[in-house]
Amino acid sequence: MRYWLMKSEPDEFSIDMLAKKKVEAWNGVRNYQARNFMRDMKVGDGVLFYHSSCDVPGVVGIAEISAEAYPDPTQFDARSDYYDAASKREEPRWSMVDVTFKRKLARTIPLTELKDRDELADFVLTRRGNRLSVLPVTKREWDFILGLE
DNA sequence: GCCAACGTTGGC
DNA sequence: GCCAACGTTGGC
Repeated sequence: MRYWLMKSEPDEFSIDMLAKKKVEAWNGVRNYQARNFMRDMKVGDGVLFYHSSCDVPGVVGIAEISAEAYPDPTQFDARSDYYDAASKREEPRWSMVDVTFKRKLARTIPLTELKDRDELADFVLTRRGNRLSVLPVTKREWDFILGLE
């Protein structure tokens, strides 16, 4: 079992929306590195749900992978913001996974707090200049972050 | 709203 | 294959 962190802007899709919907198809990822991480995901993998571009960016909940990578249909939809004219149906360029709600954290664990911790010095999220929306988390980091709750 | 840090695009 | 220009992400 592996662990991941997935970012979402709460104005677009928040942890409360996931709590209500239970399952969300994680479409719209258009970054190769993030896509490749999604292709590595297995059913049951843990996900830290992260709110970005908001008042208090940080980890807000836990989810798990409930469907492994399959083609993201929005890449073929000319009316979608995520349309990619260069992607072929025989060889889809973009993938998505299904994410299922587990629980909301008792409090938001803010990015500022994660940055302060020596234990997270190598954490991909807090490395300089990182903009990945999907990224790996080690078990050590997972346990440590949830220990801050 | 600003801007640093990236990734992508396209001319050459 | 290089690299300048451009677009995007996301914290502040």
